[in-house]
Amino acid sequence: MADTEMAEILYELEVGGHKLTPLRLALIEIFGRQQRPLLLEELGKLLMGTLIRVHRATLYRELVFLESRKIIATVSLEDGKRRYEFADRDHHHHLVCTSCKKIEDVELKDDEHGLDKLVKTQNDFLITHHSLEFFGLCGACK
Amino acid sequence: MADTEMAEILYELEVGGHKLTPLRLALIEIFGRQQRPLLLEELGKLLMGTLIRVHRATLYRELVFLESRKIIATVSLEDGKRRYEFADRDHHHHLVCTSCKKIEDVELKDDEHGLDKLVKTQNDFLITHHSLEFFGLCGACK
DNA sequence: TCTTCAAACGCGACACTGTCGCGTTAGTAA
DNA sequence: TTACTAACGCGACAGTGTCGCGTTTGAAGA
Repeated sequence: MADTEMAEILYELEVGGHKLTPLRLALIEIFGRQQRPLLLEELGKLLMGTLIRVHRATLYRELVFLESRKIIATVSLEDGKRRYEFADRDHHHHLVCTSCKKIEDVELKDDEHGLDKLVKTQNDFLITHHSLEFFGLCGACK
Repeated sequence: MADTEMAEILYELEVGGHKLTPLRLALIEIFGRQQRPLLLEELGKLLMGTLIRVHRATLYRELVFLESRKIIATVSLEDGKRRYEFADRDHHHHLVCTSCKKIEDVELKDDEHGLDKLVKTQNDFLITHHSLEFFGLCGACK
């Protein structure tokens, strides 16, 4: 994450009357650095790397808060477990290795434009966004 | 679901030494009839329509069993809740209404062929399948 | 029809997850 | 330094999913 991006986020929080607490700063830093969706469990481990210890309820509340401010977004993959990732980024998709469970971000070639238009028109449906994940084997597991 | 399809499933179960219990038959019937992913909660309500009452653990075990036999598959949408749907069907995707939460199945136009090829090749990743969901507003909610 | 066997089941226990209310702490501005 | 309130810790709680174990029952054979 670029420093200016970080500064923007912090500025908006301050303007909104929100405190820059150690947990909040640490989470924004972690999400900015990790370019992949994180399980709550993984988040906990990364927090252990800092000196920050918080109650379960506090962490959940903070994630709900960060999501409400569009700083992070929730992602849902095939296993049904909720994951969180940094939100202020280009539209992208995920590659999930079915063997080692590693998740990478991936961008599509230009051809993606119009993906939403592929839907058969008989469905009287106004599409606003989509979610696309690819599953398979990563380089190490092939 | 076609009757022959149903007969095939039951035959394979018998050959595998598995019993055709009331719960199992009811679930296969329900999944065959409902052409959309079902929450555990919705499944419970549909079972109430039959005279079948089972313990929570039994239902979970049965779902795991049916999934292991590829009779049903789990689906995961944006809300992180696990859903189940009949598996023996053509490859398709979902339309999720963000307002009324209704979920429809949808097929793409021919252009879909090659979706897996859109992934930028620098990712040393062997793609086996993908999952694609569209979100927006259905006809009634627009 | 009766017997037999293992698949399937019910039940209770358990750990885990996510949320809530409430009293306390601490970041920020004055 | 003070005051305000966002954020926090804690305990309680309901919901979810799994496990072990003793019991029941579907299905095949006597």
